[in-house]
Amino acid sequence: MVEASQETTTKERLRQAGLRPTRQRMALAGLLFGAGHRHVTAEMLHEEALAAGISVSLATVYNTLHQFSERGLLRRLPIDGSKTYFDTNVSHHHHFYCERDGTLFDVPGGAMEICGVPQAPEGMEITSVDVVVRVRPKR
Amino acid sequence: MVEASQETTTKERLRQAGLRPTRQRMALAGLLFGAGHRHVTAEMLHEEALAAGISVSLATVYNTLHQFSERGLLRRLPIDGSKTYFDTNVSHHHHFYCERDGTLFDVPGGAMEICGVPQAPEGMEITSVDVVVRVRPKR
DNA sequence: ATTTGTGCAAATCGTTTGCATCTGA
DNA sequence: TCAGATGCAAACGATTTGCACAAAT
Repeated sequence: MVEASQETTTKERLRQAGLRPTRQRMALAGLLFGAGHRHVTAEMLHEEALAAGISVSLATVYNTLHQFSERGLLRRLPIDGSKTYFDTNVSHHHHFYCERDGTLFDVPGGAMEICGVPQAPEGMEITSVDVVVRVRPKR
Repeated sequence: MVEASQETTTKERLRQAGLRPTRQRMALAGLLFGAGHRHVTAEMLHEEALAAGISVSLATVYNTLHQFSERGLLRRLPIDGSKTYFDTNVSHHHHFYCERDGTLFDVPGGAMEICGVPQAPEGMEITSVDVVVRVRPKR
């Protein structure tokens, strides 16, 4: 009954977010929220879905990731680079980023904080403060 | 004589950086370093050059920006988004970024600092810590 | 029945590359 | 002379879009 109740929960979650629980969204939500926190790109999630036998187009993966982000189910990570990452951990935290292989890690909670956030320029308000710690393999 | 001496200085600067002072590089350096600190994209610099009557291809602008960055004349800004920005201020500082119109401002020096930089994951070393304060127009 | 979502392929955007030609030391 | 630079156009990778078709309420 575990799967069934999990499915019910996911369905409920989507509904509460104002999204119809379609086949594709249910499946992608399953992959995203099924086990611990994850950092994914559209490409990665698409491949994973295909590998899992879930037929879904890349365009739909993009749509879904954006819709989930808008509804607060995911956090869009504005790391640099060409690719966009999405984080299933929507709470406030920062990241290590390795340009070499494009991997992302969380900075352990509380290990690093910003001191003295400045006020935004005239007529602007702050929406977020993102810290990216760039790393590379030693030696 | 002001222009002449400035030109000499630029030429010298390029030479010291190990770059031949070609027509195009001299011209682009003039635009970049001629007046105060700037944040530019390849596109912006290219248009500016054309507007100034400097004939240069976009590919060369990209080449030049990258070469300047490698030699420490510019700082590549890994702000998010699709575009890459280059900063003529190579000293350590952080940025405000407005996604709405893609503008960048410096965070006033010393207004904000990182407390407790964590150690990098096993086998990795930190190359930089970048802070981006995202802002949007009020109301 | 009506609204909403999906898939596909083509289109877009910023950036890079291959290669023939030119230029500065 | 000749390594190094440049320009052009084609190639690229990630993302978006237009539109016909399918699925949810």
